Order: sequence, then C-alpha cells, then structure tokens
Amino acid sequence: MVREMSQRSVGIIEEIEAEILTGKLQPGERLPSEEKLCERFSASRTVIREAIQQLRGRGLLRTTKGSGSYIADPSLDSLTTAMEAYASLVVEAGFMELIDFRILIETECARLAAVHAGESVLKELRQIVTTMEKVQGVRAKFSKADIAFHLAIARGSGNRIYAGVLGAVERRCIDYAQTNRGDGDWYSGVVEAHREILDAISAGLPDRAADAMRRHLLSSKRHFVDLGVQSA
Amino acid sequence: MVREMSQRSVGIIEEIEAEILTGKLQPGERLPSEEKLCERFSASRTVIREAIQQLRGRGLLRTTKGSGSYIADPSLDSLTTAMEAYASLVVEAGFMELIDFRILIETECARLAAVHAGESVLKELRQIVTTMEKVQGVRAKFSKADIAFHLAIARGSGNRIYAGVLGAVERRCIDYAQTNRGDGDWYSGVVEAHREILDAISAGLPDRAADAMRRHLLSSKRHFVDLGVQSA
DNA sequence: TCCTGAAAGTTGTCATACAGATTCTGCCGG
DNA sequence: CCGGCAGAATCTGTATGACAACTTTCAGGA
Repeated sequence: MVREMSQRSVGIIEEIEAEILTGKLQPGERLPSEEKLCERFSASRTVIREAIQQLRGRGLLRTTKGSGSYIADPSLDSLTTAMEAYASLVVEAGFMELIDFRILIETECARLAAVHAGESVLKELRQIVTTMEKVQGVRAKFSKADIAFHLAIARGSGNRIYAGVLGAVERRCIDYAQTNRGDGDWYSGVVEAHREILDAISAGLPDRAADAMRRHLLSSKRHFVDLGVQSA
Repeated sequence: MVREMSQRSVGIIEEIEAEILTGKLQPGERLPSEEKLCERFSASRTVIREAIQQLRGRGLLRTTKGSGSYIADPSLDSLTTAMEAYASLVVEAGFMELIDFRILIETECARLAAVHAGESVLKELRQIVTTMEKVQGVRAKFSKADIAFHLAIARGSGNRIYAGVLGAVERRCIDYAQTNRGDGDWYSGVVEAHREILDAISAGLPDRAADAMRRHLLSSKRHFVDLGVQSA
C-alpha cells in the first residue's frame, strides 16, 4: 500500500511559491541565499535545496552557480514544461483528447496568423515549405520541418499562450503521426496541405486559412484512428 | 552577467525523462532505488536526489518514504499547477491573450457539452444557475458559482484537457472581471447569459450553445477593455 | 579613471550518519 | 499447508561538515 507522507520541504515550497505568485517576489529578483533560507525556515540546507530543486522543476526558479536563484521570467517555460510532462504521460487513453485540443488551437492560430502574421513569419513559412519538399522521405528532417511550420504559425498568431501550449504538444503529436507510416505519396499530400495553408495565410484570408488547417489536422487524426489508436 | 552552466543532474534528468516518455518506464512502475541510480550514473546520492526532486516538480514522479519513487499517473495536476503559475505570472501584459485563450476553449466546451453532457452535469448546471440567482450582489459567492458553472461545462465536454486547462485560468479571469464592478443589474445580465447557455446545452444545440457562450465571454472581455486593461 | 587581483559570498557535489517508513523474510502456531 | 507476526533488510528523508567552482564585490595600484 502506498500512502501520503509529510515532507519538510512542501511547506517551504508552498510559502515561496505563494510569494512568487502574489508578486511579493518579482521576476528577475534574487531569492535569498540558501544559508539565509535555512535560518528563516529553521531547516537544513538539504531541505532548502530540495525545495529549490522542485521549484526549478516547475519553472518558477532558475539558478546560477556562484550567484544565486532567481525568480523566473514570466516566460512560457513553466507552462511548456508542464504541458510537455502531461503530454508525455498521456499514453493511449487520452491521446484523442490531446489531438482534439491541438486541432482547436491550431485552427484558431491559422485564422489569427492570416491577419497578424508579419513578413518575417511569412518568409519563414515559405522557406519551411520549400525545405519540406526537398526532404520528402527523410522522416526525421521532414518531421522537424513539419513542427517548425506549425510553431511558426502559432507565433504568427500574436498570442504567446498558443505558441507556448503548442510547443509542448506538437512534437509528440507529430512523432506519433509519422511513426507507423512511410507511404510515398503521403509526403506529397502533406506538403500540398501545408502549401494550401501558407497560401491562405499569405493572402490574408482567415476563414480559408482556418479551414485549410482544420482539414489538414482532421486528416491526420483520421490516420490515428485507422492505425488503431483506440481510447481505453 | 549570468551564463549557462553544466549540471551533473541535467543529464540524469534527461535520461530518466526519456525513459518515461518512450514508455520504457510505465506509469506506476517503480524507479530503481537512489543507491542503484548512484551506481548506474556514477554520481553521488545528492545529485541523484536533485534529479528526482526536479522530476517531482514537473509532476513526472511521486515519491513515498521508505518505498521508492514511482512514475506518476497521467493526472492533470501537474498541468493545472503549472498553468496556474503561469496565469499568475502573466500580469497586465499578456492578459488579453489569456482571455482569448479562455474564450476559444470555453466556446468549444459549450459546443461539445451540448452533445456529450450527461444528465448529472445538466442537473449540476441547473442547480448552479439557481444558486446564482439567489446570491446576486454577494460577490464572493456569486464568483464561486460562476466558476463552478464554467468548470462543469468543461467537464461535460468529455475532454479532460479542457477541464484541466480551464481549472487553472478560470479563477484568475473571473476574479479580474469582478474586481472593479458592483453594478446592480450587471448580476442579472450575467445570470441571464448563463441561463441562455444552459438552455442551449440542455436542448442539445451545439452551435447555439457555442454562440451563447461566446457572446457571454466577449461581453466580459469588453468590460476589461472598458476598465482600461491595456496590453503593453 | 580604469584595471587587476584578492576576498567574500554563493551554489554544486561528495561522504557519512541516522531517523522514520515500508517491504521482505522466515519462524511459529494452527 | 496456510496465515500471521516479529524482526531484518531496504529505502527515502534529514542533518552535518567539507571542499570545489563560479560570481560578485571591493580595495589598491598603475
């Protein structure tokens, strides 16, 4: 039997976490040194360090040797790592839910990108599609370009949360999609779909971009189903 | 100047993480004891423990004193806590992005709930709306019911990711919405909107439910803007 | 003023020890 | 043969002390 347990560090973690979340400790600010935290919490350095390690794992702190621990910037790192952790743990059971989640967000990203994407993003997208054509058949490179394409669109949406969330789930979804497939003209179909999305965004047509993205992702999802990925 | 640094534990973290996500280590399975990990990685127990702490912080492991560390279940806890942390760190700057994110997801949840929600969820929703009518004017209770309403719909969508993600951002969004407002008939307007959503879901009309939810949330968003919440 | 280098401060790692909890093992009684 | 119970073995949690490696600070000299 496995039961709950008390831990000296959890109280410390909660307290520091609260100070960060309430803004008492601002991003970029330095945490007191381990020694001083020892005094404050009347705990050994061991316990203090373990608390810090866990907070680092959550992305709330970053530490520099010889200098100290600092409150992390309000970057999407913590969100991304957690989302990644969750995505990696979701095996068969909730995988469809993850895919639906991705479809919802990416469709919206495509729609927004058609309006907000700047020239630099468009240029990047064109280059990626060109790359994809060249590396057809080379699974690793193709996959990498595929991910880059979708993330670039997410960045082009102008909403950093979409970009952060997608960064976490994208790799896993695409790896899954390509694991069991090597068909010759599957590659050309995907390239075609991407070009369609690119054209719509480039032309500034939100609905068409969203529709193209949606069809592309639904087609991917259909492949999962065909491959027998069933929910438990 | 703050620079990068090598850490003995990062390699260990990556290796264990890889074993988890490739499925070599399954959820529920026990990690080798710290002593054995020391041998395997030729590192001191200190380093091994720090790696474990960070993985615990990410929600990938749970540990029981006297027993060992186990691969975590694919629970949404880690996702929720991290999302919460991020939502709290996002202050003024990215708040609109958070709201848009919420609107996107909740609209979809309403649509799905109209199809998937079971009788228990419907019953809960009806009860919450009744409660909301009673506690009009009492900010704390009204806010609590408000959150409960939206979360119940998220659960009714049948997608656990939506529910997990929303659980993290909901409280913060709603608190923000009600902080600077106490108008008399604002309450009745909100109740009205919720009833509209409920009716659509109850009637099994996805598009109408989505539309009602969207209008409700857009109206909320408009209030933020009116209140002068500007993005940096 | 600017540069250098020593000193102080801070985190990273190691080794050891023991407390507290769990799990395994083997003996004993039925 | 089986079940239960006590003790041993195993394992994590915590404390302490020490030293290495890195950063920051600051005083003193060119």
